[in-house]
Amino acid sequence: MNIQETLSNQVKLAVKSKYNVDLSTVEFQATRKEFPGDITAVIFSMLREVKGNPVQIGETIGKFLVEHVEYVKDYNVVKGFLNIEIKDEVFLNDFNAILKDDNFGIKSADTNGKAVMVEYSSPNTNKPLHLGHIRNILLGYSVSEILKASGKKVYKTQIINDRGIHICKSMLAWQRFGNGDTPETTGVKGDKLVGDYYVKFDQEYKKEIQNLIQKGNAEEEAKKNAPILLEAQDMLRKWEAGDAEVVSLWETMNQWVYDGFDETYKALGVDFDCLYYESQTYLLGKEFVVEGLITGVFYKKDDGSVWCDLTEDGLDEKIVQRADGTAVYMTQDIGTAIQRVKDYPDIGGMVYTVGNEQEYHFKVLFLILKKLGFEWAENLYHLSYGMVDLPSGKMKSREGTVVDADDLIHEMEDTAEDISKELGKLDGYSEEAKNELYHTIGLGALKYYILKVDPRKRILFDPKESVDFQGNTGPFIQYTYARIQAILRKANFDYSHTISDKDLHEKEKQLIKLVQQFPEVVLNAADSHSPALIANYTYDLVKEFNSFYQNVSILGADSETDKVFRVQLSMVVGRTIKAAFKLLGIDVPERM
RNA sequence: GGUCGCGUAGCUCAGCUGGAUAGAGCAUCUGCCUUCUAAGCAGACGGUCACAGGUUCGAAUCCUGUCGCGAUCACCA
Repeated sequence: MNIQETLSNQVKLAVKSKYNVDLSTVEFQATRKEFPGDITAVIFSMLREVKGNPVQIGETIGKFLVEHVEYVKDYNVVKGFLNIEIKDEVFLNDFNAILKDDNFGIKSADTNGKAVMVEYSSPNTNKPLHLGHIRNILLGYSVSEILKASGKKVYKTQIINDRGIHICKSMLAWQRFGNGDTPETTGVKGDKLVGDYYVKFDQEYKKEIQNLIQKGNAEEEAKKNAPILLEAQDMLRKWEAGDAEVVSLWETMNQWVYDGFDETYKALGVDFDCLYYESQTYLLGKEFVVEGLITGVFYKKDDGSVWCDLTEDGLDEKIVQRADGTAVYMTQDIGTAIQRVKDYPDIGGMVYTVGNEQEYHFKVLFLILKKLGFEWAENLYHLSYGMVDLPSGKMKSREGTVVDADDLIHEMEDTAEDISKELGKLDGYSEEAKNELYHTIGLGALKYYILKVDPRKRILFDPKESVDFQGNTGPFIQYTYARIQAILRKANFDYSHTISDKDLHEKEKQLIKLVQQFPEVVLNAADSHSPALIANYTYDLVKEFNSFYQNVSILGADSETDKVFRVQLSMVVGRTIKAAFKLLGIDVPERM
């Protein structure tokens, strides 16, 4: 039984014996810093059941607790708040248990339980990844790690949008203007090369439209009938028919893109357990349209198109198959979801990391899957996040206003290098080790910057004002970790024995309290699918540690007991920082 | 227009399952490196928590309305 439960029971006993009232619940909160005490019982909330003056009631309960609960040291009452002081030994005991647990706060996967599949990234194969993808990727990866730490088995996946008119546009432009260029011959990263031809297509398309308009066509007509567009559409038809030449080019160019993506994923330190390609899933789902028609979930209109009526659920009617029998996005997503559970039968739920512009789509998708009767459909979650906007507004790839993922990563590394050189603390590091460190710090800054914000909120990213390396930032937290490691390196004495009797310094107690919260923070973050909770917790912990570090001597402590305990405490804090940052996908350095 | 989300310090964000005097960082200003890494610490300055009502012992937090911003409401994905 933990402290709060014990106290809760004892408060109830006190109220029962002094006021003869059976209290239903007792509300606790952390005691505010300006008052002495560790945990506070809120008397106000009892007033409905216990009549009287809150201060008197608080006094009465406080007195009872000191007499009846061994580890209650003292109490004080402020207005309707009963602040309870807990003896140091309780914190020490708790700390010693944490010290022994190398994986404190991190649950191991429940192999018998249901797994959850997390989808993230899911790019189109016609252009490089940009800052918007970065938010998606970091969120999806981090939520996967957090879910794992909460005891779930997780499959990370993405669905790659590798087919359709967009990739045909790049292919066509390459055929016309590419002169046989490849990533090898040009030295251009594959996804960039393909992206360049996508832009080229658009330029050419616009020229042709202007041409047609000058010849007297209406703008709408011109947009529809530009020869290059018609040719791209023709290419798509050839692709769908399995035309060998088109398919071969498609495979080649997509491979260039995948090689490019892999480089970016590697730089970001993320990975996937399995991949799905639209070219393989876009036909899926149609058999369930048939099934849905039989069970009455769907109905057919006169023109042959199939619909799902969701008006009773407060939504609209939604098409699930075109009149010509082809699949729409929804059909495909239905099929893919079902296919995934076929592939991984232990899946009990899924998380889709997709921008908030698709909220309606997922609402509908989940509802349809429920109506089709899949039990796992009860556990589908759209991890919806806000867009990343620039000061100039939305990022538009065709207008060249995107912040390229690779460029951004390099800029972050360069900034980390500049600052490191300025501070000059890396004597004795090889060039290779230095570069690795710049990568760790640069990525730490970027990832923390993105993940500390509530996923729902949109992020305004100003490229001119670079991401901070001071204050509430990734590098600050990494720096604190490195400081702790320096202490551990210098602690050349045996600090393995248990300290069970010692007066705690206020800063020591605060740190223990924060460390104690870690497991709960992890579970909260998992429940709410929010890496931001982990980020903010880590920042609080680190801020408290730095205050401790700068105000209390660790290796120079007065007594042997304090010295040993403080090294142990530093070690546990360091371990917690590392574990928390792992959940955000951020590495920590030994030195910086 | 309907639906959903957001609106907290000059800027970027916490706090939102109701609790004490609304917290951090950046920016500005003051101190602190002959003692464990100053990417740090200690402090100052900075707020009609968009606005108006309501619920209650108590509201940034819950409810209603208004305003502002964004998303969405395709036989696109």
